[in-house]
Amino acid sequence: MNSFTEENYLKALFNLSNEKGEVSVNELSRQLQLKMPTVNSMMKKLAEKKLVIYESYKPLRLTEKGKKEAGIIIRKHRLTEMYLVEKMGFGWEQVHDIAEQIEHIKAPELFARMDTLLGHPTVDPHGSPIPDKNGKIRWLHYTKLSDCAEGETVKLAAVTHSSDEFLKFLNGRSLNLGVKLRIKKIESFDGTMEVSYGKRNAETLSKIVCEKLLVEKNL
Amino acid sequence: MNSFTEENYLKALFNLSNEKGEVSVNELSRQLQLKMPTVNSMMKKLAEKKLVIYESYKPLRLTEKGKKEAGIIIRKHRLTEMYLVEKMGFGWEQVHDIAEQIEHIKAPELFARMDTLLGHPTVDPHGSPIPDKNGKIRWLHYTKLSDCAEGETVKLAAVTHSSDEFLKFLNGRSLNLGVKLRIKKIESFDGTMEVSYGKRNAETLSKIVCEKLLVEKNL
DNA sequence: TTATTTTGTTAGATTAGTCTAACTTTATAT
DNA sequence: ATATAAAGTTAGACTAATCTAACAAAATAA
Ligand SMILES: [Mn+2]
Ligand SMILES: [Mn+2]
Ligand SMILES: [Mn+2]
Ligand SMILES: [Mn+2]
Repeated sequence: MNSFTEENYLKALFNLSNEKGEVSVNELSRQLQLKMPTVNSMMKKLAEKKLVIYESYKPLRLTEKGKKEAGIIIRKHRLTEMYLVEKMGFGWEQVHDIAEQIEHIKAPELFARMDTLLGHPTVDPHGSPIPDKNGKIRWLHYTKLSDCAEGETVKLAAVTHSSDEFLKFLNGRSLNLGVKLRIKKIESFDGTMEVSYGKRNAETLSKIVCEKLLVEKNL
Repeated sequence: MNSFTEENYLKALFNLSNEKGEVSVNELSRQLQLKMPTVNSMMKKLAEKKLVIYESYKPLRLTEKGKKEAGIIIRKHRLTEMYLVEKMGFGWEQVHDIAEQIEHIKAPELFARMDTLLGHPTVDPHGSPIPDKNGKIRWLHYTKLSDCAEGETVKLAAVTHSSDEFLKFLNGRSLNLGVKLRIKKIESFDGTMEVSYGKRNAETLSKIVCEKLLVEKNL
């Protein structure tokens, strides 16, 4: 059984690998807010446990076993977030920190029940895919809003950052998942977009925001 | 903030104090399955934190602060058990071990929501009282079934042990909380009771079992 | 009341997880 | 190509939580 601490390393490594491909000790230590030597020695330990492939001065990689275990933790995290939102009435901006703790609970039946009660959801409240029972993720084919063109109509499918402030910002302008956005105008010099959706006719979104919104195209 | 470990000490000390009055290092170490020196040094640490009153060779006592914090952990434990049974469909024999972990989650909103969704329950699925938000327990005036007399009719109100096996034993004979029991006969030499309830006309319960069942008298 | 057993304490070791300081390797800039 | 900077590693220290061994105090039995 892995410790709470080890699980957080696995999860961070899994997420970074998927975002950036190669993961360095440096990046991982930044992500986890730990010093490099701390991460270095944990990597050796996880390598002993056959969860990580560690070679001096080389990028870090998860083994298949490591990917599976990380996937299962992320599954627990995302099922929990979904459960908190759908069954307990929390807002999508409130659930990440709670899930961060509950993901470490050792009780497969608990997560199996969440899954059943939710009807086997495939995405969490932020639009991220929920890995299956073997930790395998089914990747989704979304596009950053910032990569779309003027005139396109797209559906908001996911957010890539789930900080409280960002999600509250989206709440404030009714930018919920599923909303259909029409891109009215893109300012070429700074990438700011003017979009219309629902009852809102002309919301302006900075490039920073648009880069964090993932949308579905061919509607 | 107290650690997971410290919380388990506080809870165990609280429970033992309520059962037995005085608590020795020895008892506490047995309860927690730790060696005496381990408990001894943790008691000194908790005394530093003003949670425990520790004097060499004297019985252990919780301070008011210690009682409050212990009460709040027990509240989280029992609310969780109730939530798992009432809202997630678990059996009363399945929830203790899960609650043992979830009680340490630092997220007051989570437990506040459980409380609301459950309609502010006052007892857990085993009939134990749920402490209020300040950790105060409202004690209930129950009697052990083994202390009742032949001919009495009583209502099963709580169980004092919540091991999986014991609760499955009760499930097996439909001995659920709320059931009205009529005591038909008590064997004077071994305290075995013959009781009738529901559709069952003559169940025999050993003294060991009867001592673990708490009942309400004046119906 | 003395001897024995039980309980409690102290001292010192161990493991997990973290840190800082010093050093080495690799990458980047001149 | 060399110098400098950044990233990675090693060594050693620290804290929390546990243990064992040895000793001390209190309780119990003879
Ligand atoms: Mn999350
Ligand atoms: Mn976590
Ligand atoms: Mn319980
Ligand atoms: Mn616990």
